[in-house]
Amino acid sequence: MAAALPGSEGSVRPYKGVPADQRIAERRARLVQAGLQRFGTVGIAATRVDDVCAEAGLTKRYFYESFASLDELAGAAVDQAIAELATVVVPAVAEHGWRNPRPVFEAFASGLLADPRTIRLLVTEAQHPALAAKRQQLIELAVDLWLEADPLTDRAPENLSTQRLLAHAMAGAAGEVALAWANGRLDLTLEEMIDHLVRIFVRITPARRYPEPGLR
Amino acid sequence: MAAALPGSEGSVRPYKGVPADQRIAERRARLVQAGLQRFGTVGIAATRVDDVCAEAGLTKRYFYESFASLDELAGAAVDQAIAELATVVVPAVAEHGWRNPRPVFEAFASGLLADPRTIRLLVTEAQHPALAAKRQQLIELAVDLWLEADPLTDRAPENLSTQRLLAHAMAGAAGEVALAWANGRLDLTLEEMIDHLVRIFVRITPARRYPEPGLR
DNA sequence: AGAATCTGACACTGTCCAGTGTCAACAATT
DNA sequence: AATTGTTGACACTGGACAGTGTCAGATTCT
Repeated sequence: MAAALPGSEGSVRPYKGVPADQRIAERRARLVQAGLQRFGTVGIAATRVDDVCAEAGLTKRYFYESFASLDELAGAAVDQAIAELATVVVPAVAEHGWRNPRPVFEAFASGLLADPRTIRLLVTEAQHPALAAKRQQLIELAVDLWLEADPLTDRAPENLSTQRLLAHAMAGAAGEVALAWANGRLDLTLEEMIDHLVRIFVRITPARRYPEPGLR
Repeated sequence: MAAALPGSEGSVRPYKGVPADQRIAERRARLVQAGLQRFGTVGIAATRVDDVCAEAGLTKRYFYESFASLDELAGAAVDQAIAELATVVVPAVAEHGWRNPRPVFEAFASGLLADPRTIRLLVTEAQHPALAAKRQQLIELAVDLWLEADPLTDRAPENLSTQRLLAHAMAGAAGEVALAWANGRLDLTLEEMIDHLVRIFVRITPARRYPEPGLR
């Protein structure tokens, strides 16, 4: 009855009380966490498989149990970071829309700016060739979030190209500011930074969506 | 009289009519050019010493004649790109100041946007660990250019932190937009893009510096 | 012409590291 | 208690590539 050979990927039995799939999932989670740590500090290029394993307190065997390569782990780490960010930002947009962008940027800040490692992962490291697609996906998510939400707004989208350009501009601005902040090159509190990002957003965004008066 | 040993770095004699230092300089220039080509397309991480040499039509020997490592070549390539950009942008700022930003952005566009490889080199690849300092230097150059020029402007710089944040935001926006454009994700002409960047700049920038009327 | 140097092609060595295999101790199942 | 799956430590192999060395042919100088 097909005894599991040494090499075969069979993990079936409970061990120390925990069922197999849960053990695997836990190990995978630890690796992703370790990846976030290394990628977000020394960067992907300077990270070795053994580094991640040491960080996670596991051995290579379990690395290859869940991932085929470092790039794949990096992808998983980015996916997780994006998912977490979306978890807080999407509801904020749904609830407040873009007429009142401050809560949205507060959500953005709590999800991203709170952890410098995440910032570096999503802004800097996501430029890594194997992750370019995910970076793109993140920006497209921002575009969609902006364009699709709040469809009853009195905005005439001029043309779509312009909207897309503005989304890229805003994403680039927010990313670069966040990065500079994470690297300690901006002497501002988180609150001040949010204020500035909101203001930038309001100013960049096509004018007539906002009554204009309140803006300084 | 100290005959040059095989390994010694002596190059003194003319060859094919060209003096030694000029030959060296030419080879170096070809390597930098080859570096720009590779770094700007496949990226630094995916580039090998032999790749650059093949691209330049030289052999390793001459690579190590001018550079100690790939990172050093990358640094030289970035330096050159920054220098070329500064060559066109700085005079434009000096001549027109920031009250009339369009010529400045046109200069920026002709120096950077004209070549997708340069965009990728300065926006994406400059995130490479060994190049982070130069990337920072580029942004600081933008900050200085903005703050120091046109000192008689009627602007009260609120506080310096804010100015720096805005400079980062503008740099990030311009970089991201340029990158998206270089990768064919923005369906706009160069002119249209310049228009948008100018408008973004004007809107981001503290309000009272611009009379406001002409804007849309 | 003969000596010295420059050039390009390519061989060679050493290092780093991904990916796989081995083994002994341990835990669950029968 | 015996068997089988599980774990961690570590050895092992092979490939890629940086950096250096060798050599033959071409060019310049005396």
